[in-house]
Amino acid sequence: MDAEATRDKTTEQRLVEAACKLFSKKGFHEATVSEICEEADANVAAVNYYFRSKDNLYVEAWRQAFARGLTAHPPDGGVPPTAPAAERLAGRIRAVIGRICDPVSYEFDMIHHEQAHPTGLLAEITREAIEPLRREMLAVVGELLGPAVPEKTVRLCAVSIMAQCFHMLVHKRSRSHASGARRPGPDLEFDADEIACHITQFSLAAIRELRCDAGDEDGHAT
Amino acid sequence: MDAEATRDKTTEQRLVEAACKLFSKKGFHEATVSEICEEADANVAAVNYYFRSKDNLYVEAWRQAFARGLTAHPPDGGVPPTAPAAERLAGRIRAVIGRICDPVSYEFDMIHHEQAHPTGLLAEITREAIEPLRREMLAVVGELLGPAVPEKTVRLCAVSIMAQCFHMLVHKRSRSHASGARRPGPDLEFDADEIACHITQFSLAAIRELRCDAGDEDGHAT
DNA sequence: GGCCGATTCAAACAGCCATTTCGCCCATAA
DNA sequence: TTATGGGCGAAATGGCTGTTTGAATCGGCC
Repeated sequence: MDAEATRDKTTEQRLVEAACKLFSKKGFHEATVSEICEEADANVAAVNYYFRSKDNLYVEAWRQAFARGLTAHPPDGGVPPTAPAAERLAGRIRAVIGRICDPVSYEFDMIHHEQAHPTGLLAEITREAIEPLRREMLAVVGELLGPAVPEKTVRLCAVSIMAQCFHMLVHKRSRSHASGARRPGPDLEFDADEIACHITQFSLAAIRELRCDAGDEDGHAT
Repeated sequence: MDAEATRDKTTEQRLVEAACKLFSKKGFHEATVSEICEEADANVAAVNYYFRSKDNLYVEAWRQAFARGLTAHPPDGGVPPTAPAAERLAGRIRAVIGRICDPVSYEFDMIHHEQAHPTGLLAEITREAIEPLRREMLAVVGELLGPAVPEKTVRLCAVSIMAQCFHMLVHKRSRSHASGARRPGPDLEFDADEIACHITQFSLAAIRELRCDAGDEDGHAT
């Protein structure tokens, strides 16, 4: 597996790639420097030589993983800004799901670990990186809901959509964790397109109805 | 904080409670035996005396936390089985959100850590414990969608609903992690009822539309 | 009191971790 | 050729971990 990695890449780059792979799989504390260096065919001291600490390697790994994922999966999903809002939402959902389900896309797995167990090292940098994406998502959802719907509802709907996307991280991890133990079974054969399609349909359906129900909120039992 | 804990409870019980608190906050590996024993006003050797290892304490802590949460927040939300399916779904969502947002409800936080970073220690036990809840949720969603909708759609919708609920774990953690750093701000003042209400409205709206769209799936841009 | 089993304790143990040290290798330049 | 300096590596360091040990302490019972 390191045959191609050892080819022509520099040790520093191999370290970052190995760090991405192991940090995304095990999280910051569980991924050891020894493992990373072994994966990168480098000495244990290499991490502290190129980066001054494990912390810095962590931040650098996320930075590169995020940048690479952003170019591999453009956040608008390839849908032009002139397209109808529904299609733009579909594109964004497809982009996020694509990044999450991409096996060589490590940034979301690292965020997943960070969400459950924050180290604080990525707090600032992730907020800055994700903020524009969040704003764009809010804009699309707001456009779909119309001006009559309060801003808080827009935020809640956007959270509902992102929550469905992020949940794929759990599925992805439980799948890879149980791989080999048994055949995947007939009840979990989801692929990225199918998931993105469902989330889009589900969310658009909900938004269409909430659009009419603006100001009317007795749809629940209380 | 240990004044009430030291009152009359046995050391074994204090250990389990301290373990719940710290395991749910830091996860299995980061919560150290020393911390737990200090929190429980017990000696370091107490864990290995009462439980034979940290692993067993972990399992026992989750077991008790789950059982207590289940009685504090009945999974049907107090809605009788004779009520309409929409109200039963609302009750189940309210129950899950209530358990997640309850500050002394540790079981979901522990699962959250397990999802991002599985130790394998809770794999079997959680699946057994959650399976009936999952089946009941599938039944309610299936009833709402009607018999014409394929089973895979039912599962996807149920996942969409649970994903929204589970996402509150992220909010809860980021809130508690940043508490004291700054005032919560005007944009994140969600409470459990409001969240549960939104998820219910959002999901019921989506289900109502998907019910009609059975067999028709060109609602997305491709 | 005197014994005894259950509990608690301080200390030590072995193992793993990130980090550092210091010397080796080796391409390059003089 | 020798000198240089960046990259590299084996081994050591100090700190933290879960676990064990063996003695001290406690409460109940003859």
